[in-house]
Amino acid sequence: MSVFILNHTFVHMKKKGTVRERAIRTASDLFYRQGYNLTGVNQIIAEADIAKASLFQHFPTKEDLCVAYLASKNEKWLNDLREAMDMSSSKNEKIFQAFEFLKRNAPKEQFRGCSFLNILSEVPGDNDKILKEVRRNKAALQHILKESILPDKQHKSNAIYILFEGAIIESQVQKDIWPIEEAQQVAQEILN
Amino acid sequence: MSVFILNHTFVHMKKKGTVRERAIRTASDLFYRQGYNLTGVNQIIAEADIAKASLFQHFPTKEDLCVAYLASKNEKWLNDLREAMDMSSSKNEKIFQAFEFLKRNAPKEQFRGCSFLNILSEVPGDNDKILKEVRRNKAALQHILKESILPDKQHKSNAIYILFEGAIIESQVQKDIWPIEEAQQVAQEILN
DNA sequence: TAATAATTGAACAGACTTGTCTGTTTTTAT
DNA sequence: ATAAAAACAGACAAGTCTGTTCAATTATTA
Repeated sequence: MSVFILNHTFVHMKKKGTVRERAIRTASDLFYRQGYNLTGVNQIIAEADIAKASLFQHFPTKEDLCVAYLASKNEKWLNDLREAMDMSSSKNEKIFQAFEFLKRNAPKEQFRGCSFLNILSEVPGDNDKILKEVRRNKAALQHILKESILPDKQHKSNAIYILFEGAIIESQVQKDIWPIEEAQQVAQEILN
Repeated sequence: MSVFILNHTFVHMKKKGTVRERAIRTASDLFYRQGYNLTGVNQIIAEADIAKASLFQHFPTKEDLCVAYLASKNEKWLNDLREAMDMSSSKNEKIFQAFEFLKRNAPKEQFRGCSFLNILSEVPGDNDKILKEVRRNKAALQHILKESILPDKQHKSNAIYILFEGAIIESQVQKDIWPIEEAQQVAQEILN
């Protein structure tokens, strides 16, 4: 436990979560904000308040920690997306809500774009473990979009998927939600 | 000049281009293949056959070299794209050819995606010099696409742009050209 | 040819990288 | 309470990173 001195009293801050959870939570934050290669394990253990030996006990390499980060982010992101889409009962409107989800999220995370695509650009192209995790997320996204499209328009599901991805990456470049709004509109036209 | 010994004879390999040109050419290759952060200046000077002092004479920091790399890539890429689109005289077909260009390029460069977007994911979000160079490329692309769209469909130009970007990033993820073909098809439908 | 400029190799600085190791302390389970 | 497991701090290894410095060499230009 970390000890702070406050009003001549020792205050012991209890740490929230297990070592493993704190490691992933801190790594998530830092990898996403600063990038994978620009975040050293020393910074991670300092901010997570973990001993270095403990970190490497749970994650033998930094890459293992990265995979865990992606897996955890995958779960959370997909859940949030599904939750947002479940606001609506109509299938077409679910797709609409998917883009609304992006519009809410992008500014909240300061237009840093997609965790998975960012990592993909940072690691060598032959890193199968990480590529696999990225693809797992994208395949799940494809599936979610597909099952929210009416049967007679199913063949358009990849088009919506590409619009979705284009919207994310361009909101990162432009640091604005207009690409998402544009993609959202096109998606509606395609589905009508 | 580097000296090789071949059949008991000294063979002087003349270096092609100025120090500056070689630096940018080599950095381009390595930054794109390995990523910016995973490419050290030592590797660059070794492969470009340049003294370290010479490199830092021309580019005071690695970041300056990166900006020069992006500027040079920008010029070349836009030229190639324009050339490909000029194959056709019909406006709608120019757009079609833009996607054909992507389909030819993506496998050639082993689905490594967009140089500019990759760099964007590697550097801190507040790096204005590099963000500016990325945006210069994307603004030029937007403009090229726009001027190849018939007057009555100009308002669709951003949609085409987002499809184009989505196609690039997804061909990188999927390591396949199907996202480009899909986007190409949607683009045609939008423009017809 | 003489003066100026560009390039070179190589050592060096100082900070940072991932990962290991040691011995101590704390937590958990029997 | 005792034994086993987990987490601890911190030094250490072995290397990488960007960038600087300097004297010697090569090219360019006047």
